[in-house]
Amino acid sequence: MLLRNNESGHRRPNSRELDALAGAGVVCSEFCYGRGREIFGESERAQYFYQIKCGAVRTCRLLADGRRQITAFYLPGDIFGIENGPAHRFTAEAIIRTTVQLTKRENVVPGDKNAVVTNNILKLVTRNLQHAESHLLLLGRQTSIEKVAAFLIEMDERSAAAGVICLPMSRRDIADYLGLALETVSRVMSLLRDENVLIFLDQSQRQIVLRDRTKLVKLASWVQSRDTVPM
Amino acid sequence: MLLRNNESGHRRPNSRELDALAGAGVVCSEFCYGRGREIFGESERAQYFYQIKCGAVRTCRLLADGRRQITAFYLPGDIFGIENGPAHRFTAEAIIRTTVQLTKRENVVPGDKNAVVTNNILKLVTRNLQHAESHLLLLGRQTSIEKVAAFLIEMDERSAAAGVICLPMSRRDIADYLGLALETVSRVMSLLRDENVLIFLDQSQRQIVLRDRTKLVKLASWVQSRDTVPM
DNA sequence: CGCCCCTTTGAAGCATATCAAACCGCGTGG
DNA sequence: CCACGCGGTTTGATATGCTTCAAAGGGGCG
Repeated sequence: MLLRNNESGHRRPNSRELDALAGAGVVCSEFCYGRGREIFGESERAQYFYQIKCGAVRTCRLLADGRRQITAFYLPGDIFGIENGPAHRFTAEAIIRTTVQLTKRENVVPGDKNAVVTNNILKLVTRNLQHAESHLLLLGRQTSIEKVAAFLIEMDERSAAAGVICLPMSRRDIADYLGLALETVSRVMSLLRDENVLIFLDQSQRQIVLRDRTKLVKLASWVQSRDTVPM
Repeated sequence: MLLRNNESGHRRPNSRELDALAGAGVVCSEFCYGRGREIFGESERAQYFYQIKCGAVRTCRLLADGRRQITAFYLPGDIFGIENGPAHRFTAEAIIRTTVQLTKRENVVPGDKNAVVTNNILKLVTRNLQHAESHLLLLGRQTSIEKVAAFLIEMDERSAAAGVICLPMSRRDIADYLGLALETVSRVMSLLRDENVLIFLDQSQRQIVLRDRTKLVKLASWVQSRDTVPM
């Protein structure tokens, strides 16, 4: 439920949503990034807002020695790159071939004159904040199984195709999102498969069908309030 | 630099800051909470905004089995309890005897009519978000030494009394903030003492003087961008 | 075909958690 | 006054969950 502009669990990309954010007629252009390409870098000047038409994006921060923390994954329909300051605080990269719509930031400056815009930005920032807050609990206090389970539940809820989760990201991406080693992610996934919680559809293990959501929720130590707080 | 309303590193409590947030004359009243007292609970209706006059507050989330993640500490001058929704997403508790100023939430509703208020709330929410984002990297990818070092640097920067850090919170609180066991926090503190990075002033080990900030910063794997992003 | 990336799985190592004990200061009540 | 309990801290010993290192297999693509 991260940064989604509409409220329904399953949604389709909506090309008018950035318009809704800023008024009308501000969507500048579209752009396509190849797999692995950087969309913007940490501490770069924030020039645009982005909405994903198709593809998937990760935002992350790096430590000097290469350790990486992914803060969020963005899927079709999601808006990212919102900054209330001059510079981006993350690197954003296309996980797979990704098309985004761009909006010039100057067109969406929160300011006294345009309360609607400010309000919409506030909503998006609040949503980001809620997601980050939930993730704090996950990273700080949950076990590897709980982390992977929570990740799968999140992806399931965000999944456009009901019934099957198609993961665009690698095990390494998932690991860097959950604060685990990629091998640990793999092991937990295998364990969940062995426990009949899920099955893999394809050889690459990127397509998943959940067989037992109840069990998965239990494994996640799911807290009611996690991401379901109404705005 | 969390949720501080002015920009200077060292600041004094400013009784007019909640006024500044919402216009003038909206500060309702003062209230005092004893040590350990709950100020508001998770999922309670958010009725007030709070600014600390004196004392210290922690906000946290709990798992069913008692695991706890503290998301932030608030010190004199800091504003907390800002919600852009109807309910609080955390529990807030007084760490020590704490006096707060309250503002009725209805007086500070972000809305189309009052862009100034919305903008101020946006600033506060953004600051919370930045803090949470930095904490994600800390929790997900940093070692116990880096965590404690980063915590000490944060507290040093927020410390009103230059030169000495007075910790209002216990080792357990620190541990739940950093995603560690309390014993680990204690061990790292001792290690830092043995390495002449800091000394304790009192028997209770709650008053700390940093002897070697350079070394501490190195130990923290300090990233320039951590909390210093300008608004 | 051959290379590279991704994934899985096993074995070993390590950082941190857990369990335990001791000390200290403080407040309470006998 | 002292005894006592209690919460907080430190420190040591042990346990363990996760990481690291390593190897093997599959698939895609030039």
